[in-house]
Amino acid sequence: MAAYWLVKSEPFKYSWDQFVKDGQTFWDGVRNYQARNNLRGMKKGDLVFFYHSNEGLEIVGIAKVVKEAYQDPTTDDTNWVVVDLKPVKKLPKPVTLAQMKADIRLEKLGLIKQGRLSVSSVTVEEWGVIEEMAGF
DNA sequence: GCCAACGTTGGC
DNA sequence: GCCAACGTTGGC
Repeated sequence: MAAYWLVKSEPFKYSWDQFVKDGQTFWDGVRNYQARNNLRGMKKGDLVFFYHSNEGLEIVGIAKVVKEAYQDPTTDDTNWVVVDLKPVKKLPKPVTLAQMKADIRLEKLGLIKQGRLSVSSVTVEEWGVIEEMAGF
C-alpha cells in the first residue's frame, strides 16, 4: 500500500510550475537526517504533497515517487540521498497552512508540529482531510 | 526583519 | 556524553 508524504520547497527556488515544466525532478538539497530518513522511506508509487514555503504557504499539488532513494548526485557525501518525483496534478484549491492549522484533525501533521522539517510523512487520515479541503 | 524552534557543533 | 553556543529555517 502506498504511503503519503509532504515536501516543502521555496517557490523562488523551485516552484510547482517549474516542476510541471520539467515533468520530473530529483529532490535534492535535503541536509537533515530526519528528512533524509523520510526520503529513504519513500517507495515507488507513493504520493507526495508539494508545499510552498515562505511564499504562498500552501499545498499546491500532488507528486508521485517514480524512483526510490539513491545517492545525491550533487554531493560526494554518501549521507545524502534524493528521490525522483513526477507531478501528478494540481489541487483544485490550494490548501493553506492557516487552514490546516485551524483543523483539529490535522493538529498532529508533521508540517505543523515540526515546521522546519522539509520532508515529513502524512497519515492516510490526514491525506484524506487535506484532499477534501483541496476540493476533490 | 524579527524571533522562536530546533538541529549541529565543540569544549569540557 | 552533556550542554552551551551557534547557525539555519520559516512563519509572522
